[in-house]
Amino acid sequence: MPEGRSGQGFGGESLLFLTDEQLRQGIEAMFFAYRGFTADPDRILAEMSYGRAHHRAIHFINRAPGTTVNNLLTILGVTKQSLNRVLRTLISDGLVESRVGTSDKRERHLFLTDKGAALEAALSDAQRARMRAAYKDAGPEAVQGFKKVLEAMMDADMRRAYTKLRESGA
Amino acid sequence: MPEGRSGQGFGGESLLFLTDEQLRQGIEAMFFAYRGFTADPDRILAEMSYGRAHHRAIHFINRAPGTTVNNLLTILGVTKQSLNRVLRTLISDGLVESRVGTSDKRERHLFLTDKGAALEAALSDAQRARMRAAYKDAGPEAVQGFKKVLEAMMDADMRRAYTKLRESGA
DNA sequence: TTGGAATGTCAACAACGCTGACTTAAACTG
DNA sequence: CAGTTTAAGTCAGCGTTGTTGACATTCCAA
Repeated sequence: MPEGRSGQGFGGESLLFLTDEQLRQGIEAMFFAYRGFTADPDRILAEMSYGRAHHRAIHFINRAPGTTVNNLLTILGVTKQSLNRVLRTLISDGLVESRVGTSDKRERHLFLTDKGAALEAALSDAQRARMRAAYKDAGPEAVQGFKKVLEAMMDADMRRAYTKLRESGA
Repeated sequence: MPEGRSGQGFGGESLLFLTDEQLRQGIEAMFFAYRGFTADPDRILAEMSYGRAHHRAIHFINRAPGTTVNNLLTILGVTKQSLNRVLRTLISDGLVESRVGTSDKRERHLFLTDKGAALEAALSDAQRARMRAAYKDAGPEAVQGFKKVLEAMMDADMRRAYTKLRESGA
């Protein structure tokens, strides 16, 4: 119904898609989708009494191996105290290794151990499976739009971080 | 670059858009975008020592006035104890009214007071402004795709809840 | 009238944000 | 070289929001 309405030929497309009702639908879609987005990793994490914060740290360490604590802090958008609590458990559980910097010895460079990489893979597989199914359902064109809107929704500095990661990953 | 790659003429579109790299980008986009999505209401809420849980309760009570506690529980996906704590503060602060059901007196029907509706409007305005800007940036076709992917990402029961809300709202 | 459903409450706990204060070590700077 | 800044870590305390478990109340329905 909303799709049929806005794609027709009477020029209503650019007028109708910004109604409060359309925006509210987008807000609720984000809310419900994010629940699905985190549901599968959450189940895995719960078994080992880890939480989302651990997942995020593991994800971005895997993403940028050797990253410093300060880098990670910026990307995650939390305080060092909050991150430190998570990192401490990950290091003492043998999932993350912290190496003193070579050029600047104040810095600690973070790496996943084999054990850490294994958990990362498990979490990642679960989350990707859901993503893959959603992408498949929606189709390639929808995926383009999905990313475009999400990118536009980010704060400017997070968009920069996201773009930077994206470039380094391809 | 990722857009150019997948939209070309050599039939790679349906093969390439499901690479792990593409999926990972989607995952990170969700993470960063959700931060932006909640940032503006969070700022308002912080001023009055409320949190996201209060926002969510207010949103869905506004969305479906007279809803029961059990309904709200299902939609929000939390325990009654967790919701109750939030509802108690909202009721005692005079933002939400709880009326005993007429046909079934065990049920409580929830409504926003004028004061509650005012806060809802403030939060909603902030969140819609960001959504509107993102929609405008991305364009109507992208918005179609955005919603399509999000919907596919939800758990089945949440998709049902979402669709139901969507129908009642238009 | 008895069982079960809906609601609410109390207590305890955990995850994960936050602020503030402080230390250590290294690097930079005048 | 002395003083400042920076990176990281730590301790203490607090708030929100989620969880379980136990229990009381109210009321519908078989």
